[in-house]
Amino acid sequence: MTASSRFPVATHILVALHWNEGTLLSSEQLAGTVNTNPVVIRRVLGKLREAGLVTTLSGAHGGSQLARRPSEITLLAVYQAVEEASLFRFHCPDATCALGGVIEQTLMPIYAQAEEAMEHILAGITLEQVSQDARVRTGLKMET
Amino acid sequence: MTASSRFPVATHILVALHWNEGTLLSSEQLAGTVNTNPVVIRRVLGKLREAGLVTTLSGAHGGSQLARRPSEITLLAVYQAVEEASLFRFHCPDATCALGGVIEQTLMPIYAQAEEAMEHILAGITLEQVSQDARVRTGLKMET
DNA sequence: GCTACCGTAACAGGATCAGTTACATTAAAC
DNA sequence: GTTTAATGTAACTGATCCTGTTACGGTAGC
Repeated sequence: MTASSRFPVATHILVALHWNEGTLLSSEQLAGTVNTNPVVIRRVLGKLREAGLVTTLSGAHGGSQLARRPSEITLLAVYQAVEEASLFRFHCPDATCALGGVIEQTLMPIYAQAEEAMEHILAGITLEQVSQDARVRTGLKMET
Repeated sequence: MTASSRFPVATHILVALHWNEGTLLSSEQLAGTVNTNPVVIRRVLGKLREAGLVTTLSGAHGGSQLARRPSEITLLAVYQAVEEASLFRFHCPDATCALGGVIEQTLMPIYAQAEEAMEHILAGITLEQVSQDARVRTGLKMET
């Protein structure tokens, strides 16, 4: 099971935008803290924009900012914005076999239930909480 | 997020073994109902064997059978037997940046919690239940 | 010893992803 | 109006993972 790193990158971007509320961050600036290429950032920003989580201004001195309050953005919204595929996959059994003909229907609701449990956790965490937790951790780090 | 199909294949295999309790199924027979190559089956069987879920006899007329009672095999055990990687991945942020230095520690427990919620569902479902559900579905299918 | 299995290595093809370069477009600043 | 600094997007590469396949040595019943 190989996940992409889009979800953590997207979360990182959103926290960075929150920490710099009131200013526009360019994809180059974001690429700095995320430690990747500006194009990678723009690709993720594109998905976040489609999902209505950020807005972007083109042209010189453009950049992105949050489109909603951090308390109104759940990690589930972030997750669904950037990860399209389902958590589980199916194989293609022999439908003429008794078991092969029904195994998919048996597994489907189980997968849905497992996926929903995972998403329920993400739905209960807001960007504001993540942002606050990260801020606390930077403070702790300073003291050492 | 691209999952492998090993988990559904493994589940399919185990149900097939249960439905044929008392006999040994060869990788070729299993490949039939799963609709894939015997080598693919043997690879998955290898992981299930390492996890203590099946036993295999080599040589002529050999094959595999369940190593435990179906009521003692949870889907979580199956999942963990064949899917090694974690559900989520991390990126590699710029550690010299304030946010980049802490984002991973912030996200880690969240990911762990989400993953655990998913696994908790799988832990609550046994092979016996899956097997029974599939059997009921074949019966329903017969009637139509 | 033959036969029918197994385990495993090796390779090819496909998919996805991250990173990169390039280029046309856009809008503020001057 | 030109310059400038951003954007979005296409295209390509290299890496990784997965599935399918062939091949071959090992094993155990008959």
